[in-house]
Amino acid sequence: MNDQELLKYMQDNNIIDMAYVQEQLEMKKRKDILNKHPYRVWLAQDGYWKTYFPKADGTKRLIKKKKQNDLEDCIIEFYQSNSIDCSFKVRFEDWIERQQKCGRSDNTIYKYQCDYKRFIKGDTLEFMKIDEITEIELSEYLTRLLDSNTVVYWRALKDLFGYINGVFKKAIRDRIIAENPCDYVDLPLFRSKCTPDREKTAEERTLSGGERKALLYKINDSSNVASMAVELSLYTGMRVGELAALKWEDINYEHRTIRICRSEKNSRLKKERYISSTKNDKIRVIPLTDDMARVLRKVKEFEFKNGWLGEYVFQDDRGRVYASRISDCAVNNTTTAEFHNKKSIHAIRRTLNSNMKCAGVSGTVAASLLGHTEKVNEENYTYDVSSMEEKSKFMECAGRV
DNA sequence: AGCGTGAGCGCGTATTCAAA
DNA sequence: TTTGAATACGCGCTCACGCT
Repeated sequence: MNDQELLKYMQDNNIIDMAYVQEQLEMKKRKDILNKHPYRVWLAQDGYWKTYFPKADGTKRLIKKKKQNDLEDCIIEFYQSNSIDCSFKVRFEDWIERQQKCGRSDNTIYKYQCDYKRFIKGDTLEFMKIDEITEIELSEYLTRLLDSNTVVYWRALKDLFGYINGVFKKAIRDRIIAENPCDYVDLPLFRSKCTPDREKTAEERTLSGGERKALLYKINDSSNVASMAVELSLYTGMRVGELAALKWEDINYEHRTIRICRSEKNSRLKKERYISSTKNDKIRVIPLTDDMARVLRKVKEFEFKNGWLGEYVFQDDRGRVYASRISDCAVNNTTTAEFHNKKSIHAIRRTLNSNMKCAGVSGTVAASLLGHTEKVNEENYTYDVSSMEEKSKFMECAGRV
């Protein structure tokens, strides 16, 4: 017979007084809490009983009471109310911590924090107890958010709701609540209240033939390593992070190939750049065309002349050229009147793919050269880049058949 | 020009749903 | 039950922009 069974037996047979047992248990619990309290309890010169309470920021706060018992009550109260903080804010932080332990990257954690700051911070939801938040409170919160001046795209709202859902799911796992109020919120109902999406046109997202030519002219004019990286992007359609991480050993002159297997990452939490795998962890090999070889030769000669040659393809007096510099270089060279709008490295990537598709290259081949799935290639990278002359030719042909 | 930071959205994977 | 398309999901990369 174990302790509990013994207790029940004694209780059932009126051998012991349950009220007394309860009291003893309370006393024991109280003693345990007081024992765990890390600070000394003392009677000070001024006649007050004193101790410290730990604060969230690591410092301590002095507490004093006339009577020792009152101070002890205070300590008990402090730990009982602080044992599980059920405010939405703390539950959210707890969820973030769990996500981090699960292996979410620094930048994802950073995004959680950003989105919290943008959409939740300052709202009454923050300090509501999680077990008091029902679908009604959640809906009211969403209404407040969407009625405020904050820009909230439907996409961002869905992301945010995903996090909130995660917070409640974890609270259920932690046995703090039994039901998930998110299950009863009709999110699509809020779509109409979101900031309307702004459609971007093909002209904005890609470079026309004229723009491409103008860019090439400009970057050939300025002799710096970053602009050479931009030129290479025009031929390879590489991601900016991949350009910044490219090493000379990745270029195979014998087989005329470039092996793209690295990418620059930038940890927002640690505030550091590092080289790691490509975006989707896949290695791809693309052909080394004459244009690419020419740029690479130019880079090598230029760096050699200046004594900058190193393991990375794009290096100068400060070492490896960061992705942000390459990215800026593309933007800064597309600000003049010849350009419909500023163009990014990714716009160049889209252009290369669209050009390939327009020239009749199959989606499978284009996707493999750009390093993503066919679906993504079709949805995000295929624009109508044909000129009016070409269109006219197509229509003429079709009209005659 | 170069860097830091807020935010948009690319992109792979999981889930749902309908048709066979 | 299988298959394949559509949709949901959410991580994390790149863009936009402001500051120095």
